[in-house]
Order: sequence, then structure tokens, then C-alpha cells
Amino acid sequence: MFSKACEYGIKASTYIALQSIEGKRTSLRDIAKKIDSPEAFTAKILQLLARNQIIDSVKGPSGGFQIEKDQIDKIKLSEIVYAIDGDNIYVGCGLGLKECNALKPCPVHEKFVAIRDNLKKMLENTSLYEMTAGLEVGLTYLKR
Amino acid sequence: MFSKACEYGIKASTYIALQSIEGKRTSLRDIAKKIDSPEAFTAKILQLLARNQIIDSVKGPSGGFQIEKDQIDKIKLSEIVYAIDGDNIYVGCGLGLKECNALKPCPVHEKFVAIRDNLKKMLENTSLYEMTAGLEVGLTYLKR
DNA sequence: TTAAAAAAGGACAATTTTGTCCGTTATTAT
DNA sequence: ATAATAACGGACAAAATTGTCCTTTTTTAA
Ligand code: FES
Ligand code: FES
Repeated sequence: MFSKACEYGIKASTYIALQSIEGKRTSLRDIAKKIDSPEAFTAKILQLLARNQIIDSVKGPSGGFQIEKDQIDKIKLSEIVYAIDGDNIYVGCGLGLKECNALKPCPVHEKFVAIRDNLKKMLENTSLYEMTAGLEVGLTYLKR
Repeated sequence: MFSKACEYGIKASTYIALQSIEGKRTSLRDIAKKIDSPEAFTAKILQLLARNQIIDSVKGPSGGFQIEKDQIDKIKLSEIVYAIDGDNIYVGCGLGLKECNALKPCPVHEKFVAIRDNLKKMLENTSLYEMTAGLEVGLTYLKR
């Protein structure tokens, strides 16, 4: 469904959000440990998210990654997915035709668009704040 | 969403079904042309589908690929996707945890499972026969 | 019976995705 | 000021996916 890069990006952002809520900045090493992802690869993804102003990065000692508190409930998963995987998941054709086009649809167009739009709406409606909700109390997990 | 292999597999199966309905057997070359796919790569996928008894293949002159007429409305997209991409799309975790597990869910579990199950049901409920329905009359397309 | 047709299958190649390494830059604490 | 810290960025490497080529096997039609 999502690329590995995107999975790591979502999990990392969620963990950063969780830490930011508690007023903490967190380092690459810590993030990779907490979401069980390869560190250097995760670094690339965080750089990408930082360039897209989804997360903030601070260099130097006591530096790390964070998200402005008042942004945490404004940032939606859709922005993260878009920054990393682009818009193919939102507008692409299920059978790989160059573009999805209702006027010259592929045989799964109708059914596929329904599902794709559900996914899109889900991502657009899910904020990082919501993502963090169950983590502290052990209702949800970023790794196992 | 689906791999290229899977996209080609679905399109190829659909075209073979269409031809089979008209009592025709069709060749690799013809299939690749009609679905706009790389011929040799498509061959691999057709072999896989044949081994999984989703399509029939016949060697020699006037040979090619076909599907038993009475199977065309029994074969569902889910079988094709499963043969090519496996079951990750049906049971995998949206954030890449080893398995999706409602008892130790990731933060998107509930919302993701809903979408994943919709996709699963859609694939299980869509037959090759249905896929061919609009093709002849130009309501749907396998390439553009 | 033989030549041609067509899928099967193995080896290889290109591309994309995923992942690593290491020097550079910015920042902070001492 | 300086040394340590931590992100940045570029080059590289491994793995997976996608795609090609060529020989073999099977079958048909002449
Ligand atoms: S044309 Fe294929 S999904 Fe819309
Ligand atoms: S645990 Fe992640 S989708 Fe179920």
C-alpha cells in the first residue's frame, strides 16, 4: 500500500509529535529505535519532511526533531504521504493507466475510485495528534 | 497500490476472458499489444497465472491463452492478485508492522482495516466476466 | 515427417527502492 | 575558542522489482 519510506515517515512523525506534546525534542537515533527503522534511511526521510516543513529540525547539541505544538493537530497524514510518495495514491489508476480518467475509465475505475477516495479522506482526516492518542497508554504501538 | 506485475496480470486476464467469451484463444503477442505491456515480462506473469490454474495455456501453432467459458464469471480479481502479489494487501499492517494485530494495533489500525477490507471485498466480488463488460462497447479501456 | 508456431524457462540486465557510510555544517555547552 | 553533538548531504551498496534475450519443449499444419 505505502512505500517503506512512507511507513517510516508516518511512524517517525507520530513519535516526534508524541515527544513534542511532552515538550521534548528527539534525536534521529531515538526515533529510529522507537519505531524500529534503519537509522540512516530514516534520516533521509526526516530531511524530506523537514524540507517540506512538516517537522522542524535543529542542529547541534540538544538538537533533534520536533513539531510545533499548535501544528500537531493540524498536520494530517495526507501531507506526509504526499511529501514522500507523491500523489499517485490519490489520483492514480488502479490498473496503471497513465492517468485515471472517468471519461476513458479502466474496468475497475468506479469501484477503485470509491476505495481510493476513502483512503484519501481517511488520510486527510487523520491528524498527528490523533495518531499519538493511544500510544502512551499502550492502546497502540509503533513497533512490536 | 498493486505491483506492475499485478496490473499486467489483471489486464491480461481480462483481455483473455474477453477473447474466450468470443470463443477465441489469444497469443502472448496479441495480449501484450492489447494491454500495452512488455511482452517478455507479461509472459512470466501468464506462466504464473497458468501454474495457478487461473488461465489455460496451449503450446504450438494456434496455441495461446484462454479461460474456460464457464469459469469466467467464477474467477475473481482476488485470486489473480493473490497469485501474483500474495496476501499482504489483504492482511498486512498499514504501517508495516510484521502482522496486523487488533490486540496490539498500530495507530491507524481501525481506519486502515476498514479500507483494506473494502478493497478485499471489492476484489472478491469482481469477476473477470464483469471486467469485460464495457470493453467491447468502448465504455472501458485496458489501454489508452 | 518436417517446418513453423507458440508457450516455458533460465539467465541476464536495467531500474527503482531501500539501506549504508562518511565527511560537512551548524549549534551548543564548557 | 574549542570540543562535542546532531542534522545534512553526497556517494555508494544491496535488494527487490521490472524488463529482456535466447534456448528448449510442445504441438500443429502442411
Ligand atoms: S481509470 Fe483506472 S481507476 Fe480510474
Ligand atoms: S496493526 Fe497496523 S493495520 Fe492493523
